[in-house]
Amino acid sequence: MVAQRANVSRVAVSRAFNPHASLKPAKRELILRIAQELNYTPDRAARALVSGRSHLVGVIVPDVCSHWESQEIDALTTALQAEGFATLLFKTRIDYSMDEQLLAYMRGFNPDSVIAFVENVKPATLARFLDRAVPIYVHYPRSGAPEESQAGPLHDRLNVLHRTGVEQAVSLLQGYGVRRIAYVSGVDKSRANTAREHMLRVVMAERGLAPPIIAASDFSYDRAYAATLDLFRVGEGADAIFAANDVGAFGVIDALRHELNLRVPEDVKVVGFDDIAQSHWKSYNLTTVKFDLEERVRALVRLILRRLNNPDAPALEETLNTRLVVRGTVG
Amino acid sequence: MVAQRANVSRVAVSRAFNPHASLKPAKRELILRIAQELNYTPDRAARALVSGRSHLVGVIVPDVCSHWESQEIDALTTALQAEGFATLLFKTRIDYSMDEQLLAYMRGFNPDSVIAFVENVKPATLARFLDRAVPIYVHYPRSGAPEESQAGPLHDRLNVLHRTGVEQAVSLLQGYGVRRIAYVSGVDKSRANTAREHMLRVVMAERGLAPPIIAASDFSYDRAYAATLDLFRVGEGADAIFAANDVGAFGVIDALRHELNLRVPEDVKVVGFDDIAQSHWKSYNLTTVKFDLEERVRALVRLILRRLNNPDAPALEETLNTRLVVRGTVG
DNA sequence: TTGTATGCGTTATCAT
DNA sequence: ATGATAACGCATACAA
Repeated sequence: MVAQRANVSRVAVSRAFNPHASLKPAKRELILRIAQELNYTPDRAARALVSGRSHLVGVIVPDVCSHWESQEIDALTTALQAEGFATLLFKTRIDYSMDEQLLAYMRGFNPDSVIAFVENVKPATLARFLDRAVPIYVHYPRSGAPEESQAGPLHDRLNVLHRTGVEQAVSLLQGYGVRRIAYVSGVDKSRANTAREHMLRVVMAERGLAPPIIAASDFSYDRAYAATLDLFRVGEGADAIFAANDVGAFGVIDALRHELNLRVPEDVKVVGFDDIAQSHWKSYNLTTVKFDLEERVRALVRLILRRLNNPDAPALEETLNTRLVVRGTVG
Repeated sequence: MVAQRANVSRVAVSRAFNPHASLKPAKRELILRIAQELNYTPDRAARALVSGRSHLVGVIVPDVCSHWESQEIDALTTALQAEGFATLLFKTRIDYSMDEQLLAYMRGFNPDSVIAFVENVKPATLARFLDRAVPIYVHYPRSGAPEESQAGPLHDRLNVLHRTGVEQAVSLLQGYGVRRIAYVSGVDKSRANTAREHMLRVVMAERGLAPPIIAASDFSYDRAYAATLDLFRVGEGADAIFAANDVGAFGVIDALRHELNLRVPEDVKVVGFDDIAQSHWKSYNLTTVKFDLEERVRALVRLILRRLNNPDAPALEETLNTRLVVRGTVG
């Protein structure tokens, strides 16, 4: 800032960097040129102090290297960066809970918005720790259409509709004459897991199929692998297996092929959830219920920007659908 | 801050949150209790403005979902968080270059330190955009021992020694009578790639082996897959393949098994670099040159803290070694 | 130990 | 269109 004085006075510099401020074009150009020569950038901390906008978006995640999460963080960071925001990463414990200490810690950085890849934290808890920021919740409506918004602290919602993709998957399996379907679950109480299990149950019932056999797992490769062994060695086995996510499906496939000597898809068919980038790798080539990542990130960014442009708006919503991607593990 | 006035005066609150400030323990306790009740946290933006420390560590990465990167970011975030820092994520273009626009953008956030997962940016360029922050460079000494620090702008160094792991791998392969060894490369000019190729070349020469056949790739699954097909269909094939990273090795393995109908390890042996978490998955079960992630992150954090505690110190260094992890793709 | 005063770099308000 | 001044929330030097 001091450096600029060599040329003009002080607030002009501020205006030069704010496109909507009134300043003579020639002067603005001059200032920006000199700023570049001097490697000057406005200090965002100071700007945040007076404007109340940090241009920071907090992302809370239990495990950055989970495939889905890392891919979403990647796309999100790209999209946010294009809008002038930066991603602030926080790790919570692996058990999908959220401790208040972390929230207080994050609060100090004053994020403009917060996206939590964590499920069992109540809106009330989150709201208590966020002043201006309105949390975004991922919601899984049980029926086909979004439900009424309920009461409670203000929060925005991203609705993800599982029905379409699950219907397509069950229909496909049914076409192959599958009878016994198992579900290798995700983390027990997680919302994604319960939503997926519930939708599977509903769709199977509608189509006259017996309820799925539940094999408890936690979204990880290793536990899905072990759960599959149990299913066939201790339990009754299955003709087809839904895994709560793609990584779990990889564990299922490897257990079937490399430990149980069963063929996929001839002996057992496997369907995942997510459609992460690895799902097309030849060793798996997984048929899976796709959640479109790009679409999802765009929806999130829209929510953030709409909220920031209109802090007092009532609850905002965006809705996403799913669909089946057919590859080689069903057939 | 205003809220605290209900109880005591103003600066006492500031002191209460700075452990080394002098304040009567009882008063500090009282203030902290009330702060918690009122959900008060000191504003880091304001703190940064006066103290010159943002407690932000910038991480620049071309692709968050690369396996190694995501795992390193994960561990790094955990470690930094424990020290009171937060990870600020920036995405650069995928071509491993670094544009100055991004650097200027990042500079505005005033990170205390910057870790760049980007290779072809010169220290001089980086230094120009960082005021206080001293960049950390990952360096791959060509001999066994760290080299002399060269001149140029001040930067700290993390030395990674490839020799040990590569020697173990080549020795193992030689024991199996391997003759023709290929190297499926990483991104052409990247430092990690050239270091790995060079060390492989040196070690093989020392052991009387012909130079490796080079198959050009870019660290990705897909290009490694294609490069392997070329190697066997157009080129002369190989008895053993080094891939520049584990993900590339997965592509190599899948191409060999699923497209070329070759057995791994019976027909072709495969060795990767990194030892990412997926390398123990049964479909790959990869023998690989391990870079210990935890150790690496600890070294990085040490470098950051040492530099922050002593901003004017001369160039700092940490050194890491590698070793071979033997699994199922050599044997 | 504790309070008062000052300044960090920026934007907003009010003036010109 | 441009400049002066206050204010944002905090830490620090100094005084008490």
